[in-house]
Amino acid sequence: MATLSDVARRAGVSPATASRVINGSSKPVTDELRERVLAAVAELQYVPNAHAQLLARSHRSAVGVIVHDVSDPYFAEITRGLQRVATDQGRLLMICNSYRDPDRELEYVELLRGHQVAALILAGSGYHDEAFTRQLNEKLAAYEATGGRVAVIGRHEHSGDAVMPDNRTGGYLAGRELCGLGHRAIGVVAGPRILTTTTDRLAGLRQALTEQDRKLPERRIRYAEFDRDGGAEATARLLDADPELTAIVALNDSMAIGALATLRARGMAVPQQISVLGFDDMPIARDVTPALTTVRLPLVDMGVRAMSLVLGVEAPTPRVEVLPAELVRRDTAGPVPRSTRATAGSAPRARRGDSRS
Amino acid sequence: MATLSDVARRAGVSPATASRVINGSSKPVTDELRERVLAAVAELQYVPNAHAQLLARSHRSAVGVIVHDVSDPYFAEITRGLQRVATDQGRLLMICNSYRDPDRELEYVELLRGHQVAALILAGSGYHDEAFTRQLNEKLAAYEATGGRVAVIGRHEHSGDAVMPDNRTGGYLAGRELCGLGHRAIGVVAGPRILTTTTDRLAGLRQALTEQDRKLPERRIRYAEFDRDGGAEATARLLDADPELTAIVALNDSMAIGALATLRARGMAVPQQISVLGFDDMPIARDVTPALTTVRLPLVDMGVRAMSLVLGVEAPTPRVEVLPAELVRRDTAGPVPRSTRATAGSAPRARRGDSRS
DNA sequence: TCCCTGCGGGAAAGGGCTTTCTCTGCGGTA
DNA sequence: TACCGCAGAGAAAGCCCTTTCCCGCAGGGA
Repeated sequence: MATLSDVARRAGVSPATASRVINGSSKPVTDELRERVLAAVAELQYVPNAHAQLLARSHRSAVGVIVHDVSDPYFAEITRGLQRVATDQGRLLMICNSYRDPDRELEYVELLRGHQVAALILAGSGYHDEAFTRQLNEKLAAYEATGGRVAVIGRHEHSGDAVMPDNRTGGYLAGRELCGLGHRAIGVVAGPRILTTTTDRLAGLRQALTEQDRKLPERRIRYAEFDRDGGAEATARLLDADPELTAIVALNDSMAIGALATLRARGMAVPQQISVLGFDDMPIARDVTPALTTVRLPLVDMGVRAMSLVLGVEAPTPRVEVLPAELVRRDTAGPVPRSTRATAGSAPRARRGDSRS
Repeated sequence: MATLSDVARRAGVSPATASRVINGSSKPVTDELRERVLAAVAELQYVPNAHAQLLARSHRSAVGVIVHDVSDPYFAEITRGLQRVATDQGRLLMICNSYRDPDRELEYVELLRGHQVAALILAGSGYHDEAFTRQLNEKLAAYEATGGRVAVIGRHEHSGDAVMPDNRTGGYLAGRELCGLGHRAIGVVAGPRILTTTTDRLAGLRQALTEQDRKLPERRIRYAEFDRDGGAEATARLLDADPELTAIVALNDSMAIGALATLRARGMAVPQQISVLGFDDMPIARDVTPALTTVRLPLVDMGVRAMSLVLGVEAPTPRVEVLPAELVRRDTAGPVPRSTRATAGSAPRARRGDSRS
């Protein structure tokens, strides 16, 4: 690889001058030398060594992002928001997938610190795990102590800036909707119970049911991986245990799609025989058939906010931005079937297209 | 940030010794000193500066990857394959999204070169663009001249190692399937015509039709963005121009999903009134309703192969691995409707579940 | 004529780490 | 006792840039 001195030598100037030309330094350089340097750069196909640059310049500009999995639409949307702001400010993003492995998450914090990122954003659910939370907080604190900025998205563990989707209210909206439609036998297809996202959403759901004097017994909840296959499998287990179910709440859209697959395989009509509710409103939700009724989270916006927090002025006290959840009515949730209906359900409503509450 | 000298000072040793302990060097260090260093590291929360390390070590280990968009399932799957091999070999991946912008692609080649990556993988379609191709090849050649390894996935422009999905045969299989089902009025929802992927798939399709004495006139092709919305919009245009169509081939699954959305909105039954074929077989294809008949590409495997090529031994002559496409029959393609059938279609076949040709 | 100023350029000091080279002190052999 | 060899530690030379500091020179004002 050609180095800066190679360029300088070839152009017959000092490395200092070459550097100034290449970086468009404010220090003036005569046109003649400038030409010579530029020519040498082109001839040698010179590309500056990024590591040497980052070492020499003291100011750090890249931003580190840790998500569970970028290819999961939930994180893809958030990342889109992060990226948008970062690009606007000319920041490079380093994105790491933890694949929901807490240890890997800790490793990535170190890795990104080592790469001298100016800020760190952790997106995704937190864990109910004291030891892990403490460890993570220690690492984040150490990073912040050296001037690093940190923001979390959708997790409780960090005491600093945070962007929180209102998971609890989202769960509540889902529960209220199903109650309104007359459902009593409601099953839940949940993500891993160690995730705070799971428990937050469940808590809201439970609250809605309680307000209507209904219960959400533990036997009507199945925990599985937060993805399509987890949803399919949990739905099967749920149905086997309790064939009377008239509604299923999936705690994210991927699981809901898995649930729909299982129901289709078993020949159960949605929403005539059984209703399904998702969570997140990822893009594909409107394209499955029937289109998925779900709780929308402003994913892109969550990314935008988090990046803005972290690149903006530092606040004396931690800021927590709670972003609202919103019910999107599509075609998978309908009134409880007549045969099992206990009380009169609500009037059937028009389908097709989205309507939000 | 604590530095190595801070650690050394605190432990009362030289930086050299501290470095040896931290990196597990082969040079022996007494246990006592080792302990002291480790203690200092823990107390100071020391993390080595990655840039300084990479500068000091001459050997490069990271691998650069340029894709159109990781959050697109096509690339997400390929990336999964890349990642798998890279992780096995303890390599860090730097993933960059070009968002199908050739200029950004060129910039990323430089960026990654600057970051001293050991190898470079370009995935995604190539462009019908002489000037761009030449520029890219120059940059890649310059990189290879300094010992960098390069592999491309699904693109023709590079003369070195390549992994190629058999797009042409895939197109051919799609065409043959539809001909076999009796279709004559076939429309195509295509990606941008500047992409070689588009033209390769079209070429195979055209060949299949020609063999059956059928034509694929340009007026039955609509070019649009290679995504869901592009597919929806192109389908609408296609239908407006030619309401007699009995089948639509979408040149990737995202577009096919858009096509299904448009057809649903217009109340056209799939596959009774009109058949739809996709391409790629991304994971969601089996979960839409009706489940998508499509041409499968071994996406994960493509990633695995490419990474293996680039991390394995260098070959004297360029290797090109062509990976086969395969038709996956699901529920969106059926016999041509009776009313428009010219000749007897094939017998209806069982649906549900996948069957491959 | 002398001094000051300002411009254009180079020398050199880092930036934080790895690694080779060198040095010291010890045990073992002749 | 003298010498050799080696283990273990430190000194120092890079790795490739950026940036400060300094220097020489030309022009302008006193």
